[in-house]
Amino acid sequence: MQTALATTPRIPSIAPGLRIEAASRPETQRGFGAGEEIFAEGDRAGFFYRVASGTVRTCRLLPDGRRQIDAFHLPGDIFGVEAGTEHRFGAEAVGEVRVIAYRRERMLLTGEDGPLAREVAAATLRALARAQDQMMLLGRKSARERIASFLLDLAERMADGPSGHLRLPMPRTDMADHLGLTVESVSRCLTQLERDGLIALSPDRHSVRLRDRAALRHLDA
Amino acid sequence: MQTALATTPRIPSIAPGLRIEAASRPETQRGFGAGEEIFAEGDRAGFFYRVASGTVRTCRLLPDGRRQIDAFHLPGDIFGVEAGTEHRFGAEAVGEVRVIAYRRERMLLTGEDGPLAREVAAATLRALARAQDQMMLLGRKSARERIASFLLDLAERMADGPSGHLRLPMPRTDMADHLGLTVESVSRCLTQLERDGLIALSPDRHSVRLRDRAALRHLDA
DNA sequence: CGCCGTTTTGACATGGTTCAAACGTCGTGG
DNA sequence: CCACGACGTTTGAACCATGTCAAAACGGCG
Repeated sequence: MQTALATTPRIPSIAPGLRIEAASRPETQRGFGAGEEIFAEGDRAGFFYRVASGTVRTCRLLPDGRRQIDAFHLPGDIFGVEAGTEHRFGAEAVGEVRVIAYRRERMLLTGEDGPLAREVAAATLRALARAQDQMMLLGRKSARERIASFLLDLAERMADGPSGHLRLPMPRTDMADHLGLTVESVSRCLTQLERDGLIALSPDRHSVRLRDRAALRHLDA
Repeated sequence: MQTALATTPRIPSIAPGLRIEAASRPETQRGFGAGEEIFAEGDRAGFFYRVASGTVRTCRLLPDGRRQIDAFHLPGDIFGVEAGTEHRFGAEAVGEVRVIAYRRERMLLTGEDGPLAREVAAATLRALARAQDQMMLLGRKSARERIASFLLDLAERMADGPSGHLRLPMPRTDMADHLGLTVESVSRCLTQLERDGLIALSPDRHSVRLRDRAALRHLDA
C-alpha cells in the first residue's frame, strides 16, 4: 500500500557559508540534487520557498511509513508557508532543483503588506483550492479518473504547447503517493489509457502525449 | 459508491425581509431547517458565515452525483470564505442551524485589517491544515482508521467532557461522503469498533462513547 | 398502530492491493 | 565497448478490503 522510501539520505540542507548569507539577506538561492530534503516535517519554519527550476514534492508520513504527497511544486510556485512555527510537511527535490528561500520573519499572512505578501496570500488560497480538489479526487474518484485528473492538471500547469507532449518529472511511486494508489495501479492505469488511445507514453516512459483530451476531461468528471 | 441525496428541497435562502436587512447591515442572523441549502456551489459569494448553532456541511458534487463533504462546521466555525467571486462548495444545514452572515465586501484576505479579518485569515489557514490532514486520511488510511480519526477529531472539536459522550449530529451518509466510504462501510466499522470495545453506541445510534481513546489514537496513527 | 427514513446486516462482486518476477534503462567500472 | 548492478517500470496471478445490492431491524412520528 505505501511506497515511501526510507532511503533518502540525510543531507544538511545548506552549506555553512550559505547559512550565514541567509541570515543576513532577505532571500537566497539554494540548489538540491535528486531526492534531497529541502526541509523536514517538524523543522522550524524559518523560511518559505519559491521553485526556481525543477520540481519539489511536499509530503507527510504516517508512523508506519505510509506516505501522502500533498502537492508537486513547479517553477514559480511558492511552498513551505506555515501558519505555525513548524513545517507540517517535508519538502524534497524531485530531480535537480533550485529554489529561492525567503526569510519568514513578519511574512505572517495577516501582517505586512507588499507584493510578496500578496503573492504568499494568493499562494495559500490556491493551495487550499488544490487541496479541496484533491479531497474530491481521493475520496470519490476511481484509479483511472485520478490519473486522468492528474495528467490534465499537470499539463495545464506545465503550459505544455498544444503539441500535447508532457514531461512527468516524478517517478511512479510519487504519483502513487499523491493519488492514493500503489505504483502498480498507476502503471496499469497508464498502460490501459495508452491501449485505449487516450495517451501515448514515450519510450523512456517519462513523457506522455495527451491524444484525446476530451476523453480525459470526461474521465476527470 | 456515492450517497448524495438528490432530494434536498430547493428553498430560498432567506426570507425577503431578512434580505433587506442583510443589504443594510454588516451582519445578520439566519436560520435553516434540516437539509436546507445555505448556499449552492457556484453561487455568488456575497457573504461568508459563522455557525451560531447546529452543524453545517460544505460539499461538492461530481456530475454523476458522487459527493465529497469537505468539512463539517460546528458552532463558532467560519465557512464560505472564497478567494474568487463564486462559492466553490455548497453549504447545507445538518439539522437545525443558525448562522451569522457577514457581507464579504473588502474582507478579501489581503485587504483591510481588524479583528474579523484576522479571524478569517486564521480560519483559512485552519481550513488548509484540515484539508491536508484529510488528504492523508483519504489517500492512505483504512476504513477503521478513518472512522477512528473522525471520531477523535469530532470529540476534540466538540469539547465533550471527559465523560467521553459524543453526539454525532450527521447521518451515516454524511460521514461516508466525508470519509470517502459507503454508508454500509461506516456502519460496519462502527459496529466492529463497538464489538472490539473501543466505542459504545447509544441506543438511538446517534451518540458514541469513546471507551478506549488510546486504542483509537493508535488507529488514528 | 403503521408508515417512513435511517441504520444495520447479509451475501456476493470487484477494483485495487499484494507479492513476485521479468524487463528496461542508465551509470559505472573492467 | 560491453558486462554488471541498481533502480524504476511493467506485468501476472491470487487475494482482500471495500463496494454493491437486497432485505431486515430499528426508531421516530403522525
